[in-house]
Amino acid sequence: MGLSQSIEDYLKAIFVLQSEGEVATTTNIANALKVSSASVTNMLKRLAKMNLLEHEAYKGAKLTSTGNKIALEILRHHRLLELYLKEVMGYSWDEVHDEAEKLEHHISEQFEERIAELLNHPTHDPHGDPIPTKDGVMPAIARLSIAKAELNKPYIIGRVKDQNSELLRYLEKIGVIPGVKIEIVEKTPFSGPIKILLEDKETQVLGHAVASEVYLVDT
Amino acid sequence: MGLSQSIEDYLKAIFVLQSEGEVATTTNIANALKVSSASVTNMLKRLAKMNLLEHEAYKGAKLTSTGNKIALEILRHHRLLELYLKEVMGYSWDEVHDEAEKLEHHISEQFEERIAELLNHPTHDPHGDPIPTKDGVMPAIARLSIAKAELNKPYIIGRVKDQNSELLRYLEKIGVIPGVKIEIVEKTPFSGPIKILLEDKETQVLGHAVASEVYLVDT
DNA sequence: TTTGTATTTTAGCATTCGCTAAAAATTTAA
DNA sequence: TTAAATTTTTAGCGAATGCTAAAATACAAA
Repeated sequence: MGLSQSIEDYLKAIFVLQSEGEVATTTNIANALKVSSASVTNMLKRLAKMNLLEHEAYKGAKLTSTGNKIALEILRHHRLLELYLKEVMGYSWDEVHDEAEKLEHHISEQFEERIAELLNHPTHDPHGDPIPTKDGVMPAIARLSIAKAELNKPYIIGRVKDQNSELLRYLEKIGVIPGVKIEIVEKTPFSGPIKILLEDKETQVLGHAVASEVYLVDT
Repeated sequence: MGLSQSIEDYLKAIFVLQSEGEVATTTNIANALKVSSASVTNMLKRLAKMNLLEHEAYKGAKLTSTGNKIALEILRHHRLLELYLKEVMGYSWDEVHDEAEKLEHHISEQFEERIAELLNHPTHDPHGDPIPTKDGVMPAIARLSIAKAELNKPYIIGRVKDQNSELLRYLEKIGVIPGVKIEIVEKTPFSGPIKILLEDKETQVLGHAVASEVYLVDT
């Protein structure tokens, strides 16, 4: 009764696109999965037939509640695994994504429950991404990027994008880690660099691209 | 460069057959993998073409040294995982096999090394099966079954067959666990029951089928 | 040594999941 | 509003991996 890895990857990708406010078009999905758009069209048909999503030709896909539930389950696996790898197995936060990406499809319910227990039912992974609960409730996600945050207001770093190991290593080095207090000191126009002040640290200057991948929450 | 799960399963099955002294014939492999013999013939051709084994039609398969190495790697994954699941994650020994069976194909080198370290580079899994070393050396395996062991001689339980959860739960209940001292007190002819004496316990009577799945080593 | 049985292989087919190239539909822009 | 550009779908193909049924081979027994 298990779904293929491929199917799970599609559902997850579509979920993530939707939750970023984007429409899950053929091209979007193809880019996310690094697959041709023809392949996506094909798969969307199959998934629609399986009632995991609705697909109107040329209009993109929307997950059904079943599809949604499965996507959340995979995401839960992924994020629990990331945290487990970091906290229990001593991985660094730039290494956890790739390992979790493979394992998320192959652990049992029992394994999932076990690591959730060992980690004390955590709500967020090492990058600040929220971990859906067992019954499919997604905790709030930090959406306010540094680039868009207000000047001279106290925030806490809530989340950083987890895809790029290089970036993660850099952010860790300069102390940009979820949970840390932060204030935006200065912005420059035309998407220029942004000066920030971290707790107990001197100021740092971030490029706009970096600043767009770090998200804050109110204190 | 990764091999498919299917290929890894074939190599592992062939390795296990060979190490049990059996010839890896089409039928043997088909039974081990619960797959039709036609499918096996097919796969053997592919694997031969990949230089993972030699296959003479109608004569069975022999792993090449490359094939052997891969089989050992998978077996190492499997057995390390079994032990990890039991020791670190609190699985019972009848639960570990199935979970390990899936995960063995999907963990990275790093993961393998990490659990080996956390477990202090163990040599045997919870069922007493030897764990191949990283460079492909297989520790000795207990081959003397209770059914064939001598009377009134001190042994230690070295290994139990790990396939049958029912059996494992039963064995654990009566105290037949690797590491435990044991003596054969009485055998009955025609494959009848066997009376054993465990350390600190009263005697137990085992059916012949059970006695054939428990293996001993000298003290 | 022939014949019956068991094993193995061959042939042909199905599914999953990717691809490319061409056609169709949609969107954008002149 | 029509032409150009972009996106999506269709058509057809290919590898991996399974299957069944039929043919070939090997083994065992009479």
